[in-house]
Amino acid sequence: MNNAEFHLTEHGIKPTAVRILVWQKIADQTETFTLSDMQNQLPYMDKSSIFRTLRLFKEHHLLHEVADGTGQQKYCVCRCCNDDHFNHPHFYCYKCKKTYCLEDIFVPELKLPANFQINEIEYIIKGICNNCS
Amino acid sequence: MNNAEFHLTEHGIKPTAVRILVWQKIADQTETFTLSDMQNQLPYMDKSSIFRTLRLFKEHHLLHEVADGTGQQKYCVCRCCNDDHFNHPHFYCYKCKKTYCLEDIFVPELKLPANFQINEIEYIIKGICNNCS
DNA sequence: GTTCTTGCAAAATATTTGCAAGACG
DNA sequence: CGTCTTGCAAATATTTTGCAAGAAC
Repeated sequence: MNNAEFHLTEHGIKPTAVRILVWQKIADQTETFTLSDMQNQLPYMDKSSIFRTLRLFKEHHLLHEVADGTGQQKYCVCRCCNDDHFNHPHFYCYKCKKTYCLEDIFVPELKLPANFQINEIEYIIKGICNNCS
Repeated sequence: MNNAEFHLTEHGIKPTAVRILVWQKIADQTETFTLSDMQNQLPYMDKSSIFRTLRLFKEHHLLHEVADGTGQQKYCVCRCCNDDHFNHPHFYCYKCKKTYCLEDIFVPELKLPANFQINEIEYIIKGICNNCS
């Protein structure tokens, strides 16, 4: 049993061929990615299979969804969600169009009026990244 | 010249019929809205006209775009952008599916590594709103 | 043999553009 | 006239589902 199989099993996902290959592609990503990124990287694999795999990963908290305003659904690998499902901030670069994970930085919280129940916070900074400036 | 005409003119937008009517629909909104919301509220108006109008408003900083992860582009009226274009936080409610503007609350900022140029910040809290809890 | 997984095709949803007619100045 | 605006139709982009064949157990 390789790393991918182990990781999937550990999270209650049966490690099928498709799932292992998808996970191997994304496990080390430090940027977010889209469904079509995955299609490009796994051209022999059907998009609906990839779609359903990403959905499954998300449901099992292996991935976060990131809405960065590009209109395409982005995903990023979750490495922080043992306790809660709060996410790290993201940085979207206008120039290279990539959305990076800022894994070492905490999302600052704020006080809401009573009776708001907070489940998730998304914090996205937009500008020019260090590579492009 | 009515309020809408004045506001548009003031922002360098020629106040045409379509633009005035769209602005009148959205000027007082405290929630975000989508293109199709507008289509529903202005059924006699063509969707591409509304689309181009919203795009124009956005370019002239009358609107913000809000990515709340629903897959649909949301917009909200800008009431804070005289100095910079930093946005207020938003609250997306899983139950009523609405995204509210938290206009009185400031987005907390955070320190980024050097060479990141910050232009915008989006802060979206997801959970159950005060009406639904 | 029953359930789960996958690929193919197609539907559903959303956004965006081309173009021509009309409005505006 | 020349430019801007609008509506209609259509293209594009993206996500999502139905279904049947095959794999897994």
